[in-house]
Amino acid sequence: MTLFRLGYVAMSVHVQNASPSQTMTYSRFQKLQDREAAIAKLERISKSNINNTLRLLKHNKALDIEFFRLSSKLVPLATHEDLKDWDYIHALKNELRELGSYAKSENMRIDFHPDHFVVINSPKEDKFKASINVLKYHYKLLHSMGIDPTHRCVLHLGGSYDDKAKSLERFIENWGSVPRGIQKMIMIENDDTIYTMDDCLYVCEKLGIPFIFDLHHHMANHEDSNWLKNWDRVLNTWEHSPLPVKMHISSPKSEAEFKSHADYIDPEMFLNFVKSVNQSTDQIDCMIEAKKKDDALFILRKTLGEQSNIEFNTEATFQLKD
DNA sequence: AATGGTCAAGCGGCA
DNA sequence: TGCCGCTTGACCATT
Repeated sequence: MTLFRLGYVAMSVHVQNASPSQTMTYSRFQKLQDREAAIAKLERISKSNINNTLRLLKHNKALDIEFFRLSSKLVPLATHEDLKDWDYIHALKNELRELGSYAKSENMRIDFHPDHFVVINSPKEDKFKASINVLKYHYKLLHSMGIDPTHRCVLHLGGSYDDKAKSLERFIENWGSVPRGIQKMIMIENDDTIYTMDDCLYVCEKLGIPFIFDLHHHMANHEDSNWLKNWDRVLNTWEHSPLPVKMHISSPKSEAEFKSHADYIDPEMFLNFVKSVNQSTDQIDCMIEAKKKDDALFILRKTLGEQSNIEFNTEATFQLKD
């Protein structure tokens, strides 16, 4: 029996005034005369972001949602080179600890997806170093939350730089320069333009990295549309992870804007997926990536709940009946 | 109060 | 070589 668990990304359309991504741009920061006051403001924004994230987790708890992606923008300018002297971890340690403790006490799976400016396979050393710097920020947040950082950060393989094969190999080369603690934190996901499921599996198997299969990206970018033949390989990349298999679910906005995320999830597409992988493993965590965030999760849950062959254990976990 | 422009990042396409 | 679009939510200035 396979248990399917639904989660969603970073913010809620139902909980008002709960942004976890409030920010201050560097140009704004620079314009403030009093640097100390500017940093104090950054700390106020960060605390608000962390507290809003805690509010979202409590909202999730009330709806039995135990799977959630945290915003990578919790601490504005944390990775900016002009703020290297800012000990934001010290300033935010109580808030971070409270957030992590709550997630742990409620058995919630939380993780990050740093945006595409983190490029491990960059041929430019400064870009690589900046990427490691951003990953260290994520590591410090997790550590300060008291969360085991293992397999908590989703990344793509990176750019093609006019030579995809060479750039794929460069990921493997550069991986050797990634600190071990950071390596353990990473999962790899297929993207919608360059690196396919096959490319990612090749790298993940070679380096022992869990692979996150994104079905929508696969439809937009593949060598062979038949992903199911690779499914055992996908599962195997999770063999040594303390966490269940994870994947991403989204639907195309339209035929013309195929790669953009739709507001909601196509239930038929999702159900077909579920049927295809049912019984293959104990649990699959499905991250719902839709414009309507948690509302897309609710609507999907409602539609699936009307199916006679689906049984919901909680509001956000279900299994397929025989 | 609603709007349109700006911000930040790295890559990729185009001239 | 260099400019612009991509993407995202937030925020700022203008109306």
